[in-house]
Amino acid sequence: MQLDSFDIAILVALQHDGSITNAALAEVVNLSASQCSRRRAALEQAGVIEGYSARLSAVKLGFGLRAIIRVNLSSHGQGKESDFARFVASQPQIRSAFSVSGDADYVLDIRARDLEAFADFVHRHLLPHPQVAQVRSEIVLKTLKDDAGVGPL
Amino acid sequence: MQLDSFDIAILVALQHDGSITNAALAEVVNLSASQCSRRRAALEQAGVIEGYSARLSAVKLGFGLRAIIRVNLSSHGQGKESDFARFVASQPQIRSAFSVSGDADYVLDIRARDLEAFADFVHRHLLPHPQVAQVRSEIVLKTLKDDAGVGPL
DNA sequence: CCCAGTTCGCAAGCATCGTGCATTCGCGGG
DNA sequence: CCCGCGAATGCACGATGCTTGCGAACTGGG
Repeated sequence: MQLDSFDIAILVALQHDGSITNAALAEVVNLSASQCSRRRAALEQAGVIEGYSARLSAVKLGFGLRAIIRVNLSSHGQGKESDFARFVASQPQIRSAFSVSGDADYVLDIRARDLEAFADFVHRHLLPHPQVAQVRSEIVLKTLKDDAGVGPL
Repeated sequence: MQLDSFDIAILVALQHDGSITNAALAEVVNLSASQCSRRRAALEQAGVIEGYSARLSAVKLGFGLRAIIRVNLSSHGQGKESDFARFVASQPQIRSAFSVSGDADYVLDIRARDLEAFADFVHRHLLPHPQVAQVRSEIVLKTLKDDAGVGPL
């Protein structure tokens, strides 16, 4: 799918405010509301827009702590890694998980209520996992930026 | 604000699909549409729901590469760190940035078109920054999980 | 037992959405 | 230069979904 400048403007507006009305969108991008509606539908159909989400306040919901954890597995390169993937999927505290190249095997983005809950997670769930060999944590002190954005559109 | 199980259910549904209608929401949480509407409004008013965003496909928009970068600053603990914060804000390729405790000072979440664009960013923008002393990168090979979710609700 | 405060579902009025249709714009062939 | 075709656009209208007033139901305290 080929995107023109109107599409880009629509995407930028929508990723900033997903509940904007087509009429308001029309004013921003200088198009009629019906066209905005059609282009939105096309972008959703094409999979450029994967969906919409509510942004929830982590602090107000009692998740004050965030951490980035680098994990090294022991059974390196074995097919059993899907086991770790299942573990990741089963832990709701793991917000994101990436298999990475570098000196770590995985990078996890963790949420927890507080430092105690975080330590509990690491020592009671993560470290005891049979494949986990090493865990190195960085605890988030301050969030400078946390865009939902996808990149420099 | 005190949240009951209905509110939690609404939040879970909304963070999964922010464009769900109140009628559909009503079926999921076993409430009337009007109550869902009222509770949504209250949750937005209280700041529990910060807003809504469209989830865009990074791949379809040409941002195939993602990386986690740990950065160490040279002028450690000085007031001039706001300079680095301004740098972070000015770089659209930096999706998220956290000041962390651990052996690194900052952790960045980076998007780029490809490996070349990523290397260009690191060597032409990040490393030349006067305060940056050390940069260690982990390039994302595979995303196991990438919840917009805020934690185990 | 009664009353006040809160929460609930219903229904009506209203804003928003999305499709049909006629028009315009841009481009390539004659 | 003109014509014709297809894509894109704006308008209008029917349909859908939102929201607020209202009376009923529930709850806790006196």
